[in-house]
Amino acid sequence: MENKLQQNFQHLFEPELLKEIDETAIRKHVEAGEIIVDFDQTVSSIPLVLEGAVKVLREDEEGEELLLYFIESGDTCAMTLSCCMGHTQSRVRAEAETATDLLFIPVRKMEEWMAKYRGWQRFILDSYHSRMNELLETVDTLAFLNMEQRLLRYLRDKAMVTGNDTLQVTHKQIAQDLHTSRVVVSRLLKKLERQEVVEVRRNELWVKL
DNA sequence: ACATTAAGTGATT
DNA sequence: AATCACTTAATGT
Repeated sequence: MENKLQQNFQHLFEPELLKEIDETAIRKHVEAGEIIVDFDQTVSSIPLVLEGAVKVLREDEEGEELLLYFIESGDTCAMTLSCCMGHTQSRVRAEAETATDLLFIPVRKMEEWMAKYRGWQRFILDSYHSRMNELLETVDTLAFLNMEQRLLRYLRDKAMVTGNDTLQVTHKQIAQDLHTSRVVVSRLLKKLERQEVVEVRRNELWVKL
């Protein structure tokens, strides 16, 4: 199991740091659909994704969701970072998209390593940077793309993180992630199918990458 | 056979 | 693009 740590982080972290992570981090395995961090939850440790994918989403007053982005292996959640450092609560929900292996790092260590290891410092900063960019991308998607383009982007994204171009998902679930109605999704999928970009079956669909 | 859930469609705003 | 109302199709019990 330690090789997953090596695989994902050995290029970024110095050997000393890897050893410390190995000694202090708490390992956890979650199945698809499990909630890792929820709204208003106080976060006292930083999750690192070793294997799998996590989806990060936001929720409105009525409990309707909106997908923000996916986190893949070798990454961390910027929201958690900002929560830990500012001692505030999470404003997003993180849910396992696939079966996922995680490492949890206590905040105390995280602060200590910030000063001690250049690799850690860069990792945190880079993570912030890429999360910020991804968030901007989703803002662009929301603001400038129509639903059809959003849908296609979503499907391809999902296929990427799951490493499978056949997705096991219902139209209703897609609608929830995109914060639209099921009817709209069904219609657009039909349209995309006519363009031979997707193939729809019950509870399942294939995307052309 | 019946109930439940997923998906398709026309009409309206 | 959203919502309503209704149909059809697939699945579970």
